[in-house]
Amino acid sequence: MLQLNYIREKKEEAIERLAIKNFDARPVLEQVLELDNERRRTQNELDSLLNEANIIAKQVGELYKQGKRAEADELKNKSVAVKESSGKLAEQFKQIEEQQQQLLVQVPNTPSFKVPKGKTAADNENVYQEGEIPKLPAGSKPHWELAAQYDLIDFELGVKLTGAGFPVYKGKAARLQRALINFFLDRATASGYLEIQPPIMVNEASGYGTGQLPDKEGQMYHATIDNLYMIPTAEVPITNIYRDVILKADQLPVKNCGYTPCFRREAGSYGKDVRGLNRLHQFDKVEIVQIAHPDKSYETLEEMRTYVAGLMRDLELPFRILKLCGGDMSFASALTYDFEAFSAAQEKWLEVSSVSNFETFQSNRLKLRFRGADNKTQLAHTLNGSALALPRIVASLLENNQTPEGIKIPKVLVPYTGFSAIN
RNA sequence: GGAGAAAUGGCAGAGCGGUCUAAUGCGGCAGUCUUGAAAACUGUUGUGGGUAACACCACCGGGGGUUCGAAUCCCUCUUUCUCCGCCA
Repeated sequence: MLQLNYIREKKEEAIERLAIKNFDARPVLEQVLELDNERRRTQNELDSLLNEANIIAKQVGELYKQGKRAEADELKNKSVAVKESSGKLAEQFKQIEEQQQQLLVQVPNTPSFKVPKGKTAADNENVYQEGEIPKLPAGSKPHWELAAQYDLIDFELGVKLTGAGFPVYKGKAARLQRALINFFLDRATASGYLEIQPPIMVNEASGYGTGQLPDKEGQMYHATIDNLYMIPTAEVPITNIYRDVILKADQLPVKNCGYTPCFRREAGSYGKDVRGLNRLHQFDKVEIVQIAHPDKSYETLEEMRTYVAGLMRDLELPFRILKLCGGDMSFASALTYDFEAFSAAQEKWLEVSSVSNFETFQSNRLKLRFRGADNKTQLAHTLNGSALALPRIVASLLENNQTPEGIKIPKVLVPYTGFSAIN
């Protein structure tokens, strides 16, 4: 959620920035400001009524103590009248606040001025590419065929147990998953991230804190009996650790990481994009989260980008980094880099990581603050990134490393898998 | 799941209808003393809204109610503790 102060002080800048996301903010923001004036006017009026009521109540107490019952009763009547009007005003005030809140949550985060304009994924800016695009010999197979050939991943069995999009990993595939998770966690902790094992179901307040609720409710699995949500990413519980927290400046940056399964309903996506491991309802991911000082958050974003690039390099996967254009960015992000691995048999770039700076958009909702040099509290910046999401990494590894003798495992993973080939 | 007790400022803990703008202790910060530190002493120390700045307003787990007045009474939800039952 955008900060009111920011809208108040830099409305034109906000409008300009939101235009990068193709969002026409002027009508909404002007309405918000109008309501804001009304809110403050109402509050002033309400406060002075409450003040009056407080004073009367004290006087009544005094009079009773002095035994002046008649005078006290008279004052009581006056107080009832004051209370009646303050009650009405309080109701009005609440309505204004709610209305304002309702408008504010509809406004996406202001993108950084570094974000390229554009409408679709085609307008994303390719900022970096590394690794050779493999040319596979004729007869090479996509990962779902390899998965069947080596009895690695059973999609039909997942359908039997749960439904489409819940695959069963077996044998060396299960071991490969475990190896990747451990590799990613070891790397993250070596880079100073504190490993967290969070709950994978969260309550409503947490869903709201990171922005999944109220808007993207349909994307999460919802256990209605207990009103809990299956997390779509570890970002949700890990970032919410800091909900309603005031950090000390010297605690920044906070660096946390965690492995969790992730659950996404992905309602309405079908077709060949969802083939095999390309899009699942349940998948594994290691997430990195940072809470940074506002002056440092873009440095932090670059640090995270460099970190993720290192993982891709070590997995020997050809990859590219896209700076997402305004139209393709998420609602909450101010700047996002997507990492895509080239999956050689599908001859497709697959998104394997998304690294974003949310600036104060999440922390405003979370009330995540720190005490600055002036000893005043201010909102911190939050950032997160996948490091990495497993399924598409597995898809690319299987496809790119296939040989007539089997599938080669990248050197860096062998200590974790205990085998160097799947055959 | 059943029965009982409880939830107060960074922490501990008082407060049981009106000087609560919440006692006291610990911790934090600033100062005095000291070459420096410790100890001691003095002062200060919640969050948010509001204001040009003050004033002022709200907040004692969440929500609602009673009352002129609620941390204090009532209802409800959540959480924690104790006992019982079940159990990885």
